[in-house]
Amino acid sequence: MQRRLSDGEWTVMNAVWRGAPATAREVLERIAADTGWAYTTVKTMLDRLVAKGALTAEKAGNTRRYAPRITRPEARRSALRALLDRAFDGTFGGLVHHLMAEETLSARDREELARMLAEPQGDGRDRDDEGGDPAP
Amino acid sequence: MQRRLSDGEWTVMNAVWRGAPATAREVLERIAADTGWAYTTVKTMLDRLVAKGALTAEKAGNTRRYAPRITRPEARRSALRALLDRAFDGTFGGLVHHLMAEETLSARDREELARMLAEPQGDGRDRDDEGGDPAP
DNA sequence: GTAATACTGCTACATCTGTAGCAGGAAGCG
DNA sequence: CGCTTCCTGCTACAGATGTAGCAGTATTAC
Repeated sequence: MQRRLSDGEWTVMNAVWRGAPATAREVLERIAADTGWAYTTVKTMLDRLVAKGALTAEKAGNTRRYAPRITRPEARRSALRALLDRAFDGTFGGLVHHLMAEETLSARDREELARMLAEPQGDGRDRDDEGGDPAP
Repeated sequence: MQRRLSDGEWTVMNAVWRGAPATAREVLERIAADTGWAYTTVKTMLDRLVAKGALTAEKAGNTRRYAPRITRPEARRSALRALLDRAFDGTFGGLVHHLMAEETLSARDREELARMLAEPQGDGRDRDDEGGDPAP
């Protein structure tokens, strides 16, 4: 089904991607400072994410360990696509134009973009930070 | 108050930006093909957008004419910022990196980006498509 | 002027989201 | 072994969103 991730769900997913599998408590610890959420709130998010197919949950004793079923780049692609559709006429062009005219990029960003443009071609997929390590 | 725009609201705002002020019916006509919405659905969106402060509504006879109170670039900035926060660690760098590694830009986009990079500096704001013309 | 239309101001209602609480079983502490 | 903790599986509930319908009033076409 893979519906879109809500803001809160992104928060939790980001925490899980930072190191998976992770328990609810671990996730809470990672985001507590930023969100101030109650343990049960995190649990609800995790449950919903499992229901959405974004995470898997496996029992270890009486505790569940959650791991991503979708990679961060995948989720990012979807989110970016959704943004383009809703706000930039569905094309990268609109975003690029906006970046040019309305946003101020840092020197470092410019450098990276320049490097990208210099590279042979949009050689398509590349790797990025994937989910966490798969067991020691 | 300026809360974030929902998907449906973006659809309506995009239609209004295409030519303002616009009546509910005009908006409906512009988006009917894409959305298949009922007239009253558009009306609800417009009302909510006025409540959110994203549009103004002025009576002309017994009909209301809606006009944007926020520019498209402004809305885009907010939306982009929200996406960066939720999915790209809050920085352009994350997005740039993603674009480099995961997305394939068209030659035209590359060209535009290259031009942007070549330009003197992030000279800040520039114009873009603003709201519609403000009465003849 | 009437009848047919169009527009407006409410209301409605199922979902999805944010944000938990509670009860009951499993585990660890002494 | 009990008591204290911790985790889990439900349930809750208000506000946001998607998607309209309805009734009443203003306009328009005859």
